[in-house]
Amino acid sequence: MNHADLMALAKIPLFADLPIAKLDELEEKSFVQQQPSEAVLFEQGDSARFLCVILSGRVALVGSSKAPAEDLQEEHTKDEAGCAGHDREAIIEIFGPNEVVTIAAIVLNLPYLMSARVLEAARIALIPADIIRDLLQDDASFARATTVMLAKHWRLLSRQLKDQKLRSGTQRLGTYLLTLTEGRMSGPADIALPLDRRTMASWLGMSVENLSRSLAQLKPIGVTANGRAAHINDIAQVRAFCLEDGLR
Amino acid sequence: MNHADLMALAKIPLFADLPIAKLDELEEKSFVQQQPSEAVLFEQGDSARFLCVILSGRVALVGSSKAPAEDLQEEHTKDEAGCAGHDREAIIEIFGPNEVVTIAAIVLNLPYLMSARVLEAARIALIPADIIRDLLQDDASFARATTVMLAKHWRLLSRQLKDQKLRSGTQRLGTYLLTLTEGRMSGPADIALPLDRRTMASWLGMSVENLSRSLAQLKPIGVTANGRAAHINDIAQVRAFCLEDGLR
DNA sequence: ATTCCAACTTGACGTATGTCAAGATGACCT
DNA sequence: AGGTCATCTTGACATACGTCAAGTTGGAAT
Repeated sequence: MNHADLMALAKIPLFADLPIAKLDELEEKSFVQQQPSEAVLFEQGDSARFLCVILSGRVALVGSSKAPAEDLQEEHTKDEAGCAGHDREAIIEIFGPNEVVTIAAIVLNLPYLMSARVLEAARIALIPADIIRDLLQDDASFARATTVMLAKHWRLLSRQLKDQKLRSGTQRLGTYLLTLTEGRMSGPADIALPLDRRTMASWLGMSVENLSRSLAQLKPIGVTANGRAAHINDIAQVRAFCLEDGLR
Repeated sequence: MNHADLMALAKIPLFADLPIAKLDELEEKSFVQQQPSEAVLFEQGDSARFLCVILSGRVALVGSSKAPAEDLQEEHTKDEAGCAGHDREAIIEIFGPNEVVTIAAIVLNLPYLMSARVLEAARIALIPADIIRDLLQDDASFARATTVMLAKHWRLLSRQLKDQKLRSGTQRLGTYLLTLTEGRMSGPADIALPLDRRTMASWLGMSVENLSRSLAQLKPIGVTANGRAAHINDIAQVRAFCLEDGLR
């Protein structure tokens, strides 16, 4: 890993308090990959050999429901050119710059529970799992930072789980749009959607078609979307719809 | 907290490596509550003042969809005698003996994201949040144990989220029954259901009525249930139905 | 045992969502 | 420009699921 990348790493809270010696070890033993969109970083069941730190781009953790490809009929031969077929899949979490993937698998030394796919071309630092496990053992401040990070993720996931269990797809969509407005409580907003429809649908736990329909359903409360541009007339109105209880 | 309870605490991985001095501090500053079924330990939005360690019984983290009470109309006055009305609610996680609730809120020093309700009369040790935060700061081994615990919970939640996003209610029910068979892969099983229908339904993310119907749907593959007793004719058959993707 | 009540089940029906199929839109290529 | 292709949208239909209402069961109190 080159020095510029190391400096970027060192700015992430997880690594901020590391002593020089440890940083040197990171610089020596880690490396950086450039991955194009759609690349698969690892698959469900792989053993956790690296901590992935996203330097730029976006990566999703993806769980899929279909059986693995090997026991499908060979008749179709439709799998040319990576046309991955149409298994349903669910995006569990999305990671952006300065975030860390796979920490749980590395801490527990267990195989990955989910696959990781690149959503936007990404530069990713790969740090050998052993180094991370040593850090956890030797460096109290690193262990503390990891705890804080995992606690945040626990809250993210439990919030998502709650949404999934008791809100409608349309409400989840609205809530998602609200997260893209960076916390304003009222007034209009122009939103640049960072994901395409397929990805958004996986993230929200619905089909692409239903996502389109949900988008249409939000029109009456002042939400319009066109491709990757969306507009909200009055954030307060959307909040009232999404954060309230199961109407309609 | 009395000495016997402290000894029970000390057997939990989280506290196993604590030095005597810290244990003494725990004994002095913590206390134990006996809570009946249905008791509410804390509510969504409360600030996190104690770590709750379950000594016996069971506790659920519950998210509800209704807006918080303060902005409801006062007309109904239906809230007499704790008749909680019929808001839908979702159980996010269920904790049993030797498990710890609220660790994330305490680590982050943020208000609870969810309420906690007792499912089975429980003895609960309450440890002041300050002590836990001090331990995280001073005791590397405690920080490490916390990390391991949170990592496990991350995996539990992400698995649940995946189930919720891409499996049917009936499949989730089957999967739940399988977890109660303690990992056998085939053969028959008699199961004692630890939860009533309402709680099971919240846990599985469906209505009580649908739970009954899902149970009926499992009959053709050899699952029968009567009250809190269930029986599976052949575990392998249920696995085939629920785990189309082979994980778990 | 009889009564009563809460928990559970079942039925009927409407809404939400997935699926298949057919358009519409828009970007990119020649 | 025109064509080609992927993405997005819309429609039609089937299924999953929630809700209301009625019935059933089982256990506790009398």
